[in-house]
Amino acid sequence: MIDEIKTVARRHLAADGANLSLRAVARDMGMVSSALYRYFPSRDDLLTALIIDAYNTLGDAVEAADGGIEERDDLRRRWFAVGRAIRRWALAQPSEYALIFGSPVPGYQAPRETAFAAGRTPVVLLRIIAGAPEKALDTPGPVARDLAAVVATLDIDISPTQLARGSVAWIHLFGAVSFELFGQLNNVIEARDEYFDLQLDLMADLVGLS
Amino acid sequence: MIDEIKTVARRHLAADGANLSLRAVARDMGMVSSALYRYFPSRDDLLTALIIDAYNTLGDAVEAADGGIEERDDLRRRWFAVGRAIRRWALAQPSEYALIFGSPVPGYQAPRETAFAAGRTPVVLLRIIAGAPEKALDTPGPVARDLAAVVATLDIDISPTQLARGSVAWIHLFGAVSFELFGQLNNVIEARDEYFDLQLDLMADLVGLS
DNA sequence: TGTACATCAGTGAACGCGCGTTCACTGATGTAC
DNA sequence: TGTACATCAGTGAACGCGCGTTCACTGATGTAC
Repeated sequence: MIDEIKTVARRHLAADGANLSLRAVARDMGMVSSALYRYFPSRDDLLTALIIDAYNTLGDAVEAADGGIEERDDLRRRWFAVGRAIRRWALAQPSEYALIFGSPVPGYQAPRETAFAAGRTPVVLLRIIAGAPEKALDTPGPVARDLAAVVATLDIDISPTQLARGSVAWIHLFGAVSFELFGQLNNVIEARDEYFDLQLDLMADLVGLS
Repeated sequence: MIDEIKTVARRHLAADGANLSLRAVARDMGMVSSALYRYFPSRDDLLTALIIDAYNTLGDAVEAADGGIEERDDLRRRWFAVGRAIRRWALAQPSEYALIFGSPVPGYQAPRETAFAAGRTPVVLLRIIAGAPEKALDTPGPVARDLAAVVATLDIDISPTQLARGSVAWIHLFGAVSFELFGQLNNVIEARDEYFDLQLDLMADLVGLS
């Protein structure tokens, strides 16, 4: 039942953006709006559930894509598989992507519980990058300290330099997907797949994957 | 009067995100909501005006930042000035940034008139990049064709390769600002200025600015 | 096998609020003669 | 200098719609004796 509500809610997200309406969801299910309160204490809790689900299905897709590459040492290939999987997932459920990576929903504050699910995708990326050869980077002190703190919380054997390059690549990846998804490529680039691959290539160079 | 409405509307954008309410704006101005219809035929027209203004104030800031660099040949310095100006502008008016670069407002379709204002910022970036030394890049055919079409519409003497690298750097720049602004850096990187500069540096390398 | 009771999913009305937009209007200001 | 008229910014009531949330309730299903 909870699953059915979430499915319908996801359909509404797709149609109306983040303006998710409990009443509309209930209507679609042939129920009265108050009935949903048996399953979710409030609209924000439904939103939170959807956010966590989104992070998790993205995480699933990304882990599957990485796991699907037999040659574990071919880091560049794994990078491409993961990058493409992220984009494919985003294009397939744009509103869920916007929910987790788009402009924040007004008045909604994501609770702590989302953090773990949110971390799954970056972790896969960083595991790949951890295998890259060291490539010098002049990281300013304060940034180095922030990154060192991040390394400490991760169960990955990654150098500060790798993490610096990796986090930047991850941000570029996010940028590339968002730019396309939020319509900024419209009337400019039509060969979207190829353009994205071109960017993946440049990012792979940036992190030093061979 | 129109300006006052827009000013108040901007304040509301800042508070409530893109859920701009005509009634709330009117209330704030001590007017009745219907009075606004003397100035804007509909809520969407007000939104369009705000979007165009946002593009233009960003464009102003960016052009001023670039123009402020005396040594026109120091392309890397100009790149930094412009990149920082974009970020500074975004941090100063986050909701206006979200309006033009964030997830699309549900049900709102930006009219054609926004295109010119939207182009001002990328144009400044590309003028800088046009001066960079040629740096080879293997651009797939379809992408090369899309980029060639873009060059044709611009009044800039820029090579396809420079444009390819430049557009990618612009997307990364957008990604870096959005990532920070949309809260993805929270609890991860605190040294935001330095981290952003680090990214500008890597982008400048990418486009081959010396 | 049959009765009494508890559980609980879903109802329907209501509260109090929001919104965009239309429309006939008031009343002050400015213009023309 | 004074009167008649036009302009037009802003009003207020209304239409028809939306929303999240509460609350007492119905009525079917399952359980215990």
